[in-house]
Amino acid sequence: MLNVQAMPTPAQWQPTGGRHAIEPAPDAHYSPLQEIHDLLRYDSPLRTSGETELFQRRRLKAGQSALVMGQPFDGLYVVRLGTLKTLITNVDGGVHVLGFPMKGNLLGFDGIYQNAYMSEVVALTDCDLIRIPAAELFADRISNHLEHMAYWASSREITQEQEAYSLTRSVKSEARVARFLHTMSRRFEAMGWSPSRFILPMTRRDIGHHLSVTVETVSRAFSALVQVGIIEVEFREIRILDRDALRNFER
Amino acid sequence: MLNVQAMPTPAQWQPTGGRHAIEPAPDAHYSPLQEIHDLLRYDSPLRTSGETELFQRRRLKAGQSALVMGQPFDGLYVVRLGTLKTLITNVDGGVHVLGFPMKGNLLGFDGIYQNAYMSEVVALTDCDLIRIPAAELFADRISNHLEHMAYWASSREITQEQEAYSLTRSVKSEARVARFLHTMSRRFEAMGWSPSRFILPMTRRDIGHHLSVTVETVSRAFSALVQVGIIEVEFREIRILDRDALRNFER
DNA sequence: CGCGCGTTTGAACGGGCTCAAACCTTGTGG
DNA sequence: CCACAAGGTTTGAGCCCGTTCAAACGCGCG
Repeated sequence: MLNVQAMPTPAQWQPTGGRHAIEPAPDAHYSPLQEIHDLLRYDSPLRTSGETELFQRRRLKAGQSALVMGQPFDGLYVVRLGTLKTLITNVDGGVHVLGFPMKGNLLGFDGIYQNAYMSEVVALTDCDLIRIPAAELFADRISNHLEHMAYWASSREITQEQEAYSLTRSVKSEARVARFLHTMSRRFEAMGWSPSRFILPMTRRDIGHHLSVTVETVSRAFSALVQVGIIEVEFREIRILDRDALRNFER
Repeated sequence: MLNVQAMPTPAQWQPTGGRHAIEPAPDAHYSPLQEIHDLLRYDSPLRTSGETELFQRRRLKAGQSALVMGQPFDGLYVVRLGTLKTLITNVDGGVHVLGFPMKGNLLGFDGIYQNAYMSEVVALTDCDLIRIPAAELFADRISNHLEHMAYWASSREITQEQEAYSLTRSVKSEARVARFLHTMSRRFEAMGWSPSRFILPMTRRDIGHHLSVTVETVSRAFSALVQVGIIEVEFREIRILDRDALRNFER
C-alpha cells in the first residue's frame, strides 16, 4: 500500500492509521464520552462521568463499508483513526465523493431523517470508529449534552462540506486540485502530522470523483504542479515544496 | 414581476407568496410551535401547548437578506411563505447557490458551529419566516422536542442538499437543467400547487450558479427542451408538457 | 508469475465558456 | 404617463479546456 524505498518508515512523519495502528494503553479512568468530546474538539466543558460500555468501538479493514445507503439508522460515528470516503451514487450510476472523513469527523448525520443512512461510507485505510447509539443520542440521561455536541459537530461537517462544494466551482481543474492538496495539508496539520509531507489515502479516481473531474485530469494537474516546482509527487506520497504558491494557485 | 397577458392571475394556480401574500386568520388557539411542527412536516406527535410570543415572525421583501455570512447565530428559521436562495461566496468572488429554500425548509443550521452563519440567504420573493430562537432551541423547557425536531429537519436539508450536489455531476448540462426543472415541479407539487405550470422565482443566473454552468448554457438548455416539445417557456413561466420525457432526459 | 488495478502521458474531439449583440421586462424619476 | 436606465433573457460565433480513447508501465496480490 505504501511506497517505501530507502526512507524512514512513514509512521514517523505520518501516523496514518494504516495497518499498524497502535492501541492506546487503557486508562483506569477512561471515559468514552470524554474521548468523543475530545475527538470532536467540542469547546464546552464536560460534566458527566464516563459511562463505559455504551459507546462501542468499531474496527474496519481497508475497503470495508462503514455505512451503506438505506441501512437503518443506528447512531452516529466518530472517527478515531484512519481515513474513509463518503459517497453517493446517482441514478445513472455516476458516483460523487462528498468527502474524506478522518480523525475527529462525524459520520451518519444524514441518517436521522428517515431513520436510514443516505450515503455510503467506505474505509480507505484500516479504521477505528466510536459509535454514538441512537438511543443515547436522544435520551435525556446525559442532560442533553450528547445531543448538543452531535448537533454542533453536524453543523461543522455541513459547513466544511459546503466549502468543499464551492471548491468544485473553481474554473480551472488545476486550481481545484491545488486547493484539494492545500486542504489535505491543513487537515494533516490539524491532526498534528506533517503538513508538507504526507501520503494520500485515496486514489486519483476518488479525488476526481470528489472534484468532479476525470482521473486523467487529476494526474495531469499533479504533473503540472510538479513541473512548476510547487510539489513533489511519488505515487501516493506528496511533498509540498512551496505552500504559498500552492495557495495562490487556487484562484 | 409576472408576465400576465390575457390569462387568469397566477395566484390561482401558484400562490407563490409574491407581493400579495394573504395573512391567515389568527386562530384563538394558534400555536407557533404547532405551525413549525406542521411546516417542517415532522412525523411525531406534538405534546406541548403553544407558547406564543417565543417564535417571532420575520417579514422580508424581495431582495432583502435573511442571513448574512458571519452574522452571529441567533436561531434557526422556518420558511412560512416565499422563496429564497442560499449561497456562499468563494475567495475569488465566485458564488455558488446551494439551494432555493421554500415553504417548510429550515435555514441557518450551518450557524450552530462557531455561533455564526456560514452562508448567505437572500429573499427572491417577499418572504415570511418563523424564528426558532437559539435560547429555546437548546433549553430543556419543551422537553427536548424542539431540538429533536430541528435536528431531524437539519438532517433532511443536508440529505436533499447532497442530492442536489450529485445533480451537478451529471455530464450534460441539459440533463442538469432538466433535473432541476423536475425537482422544482416535485417541490411545487409537494406544496399543493401545480406541478406542470409554475413561475420560477429565480433568475437564469441563479440557476446557473446552482448547477455550475453559465447563464447562456441555462438559456440554451431551456430552448433545447422547448425544441423537443417537453416544456414551454415564457420568461419565468414554465409549463411542463411531458413529465416522463423530462425525467428521462435527466440521465 | 500473471492478473488486476492504479498511474501517467499522448492525441483528437466536442461541449461549455467567452465575447458580443439584440430584445424584452421592470423600476425610477421627471 | 412616458422616457430612460438597469438588468434579465436569448441567440450566434469562435475558442479552449476537459473528456474520451488509447497505450505503456509499475505495483500489489492471489
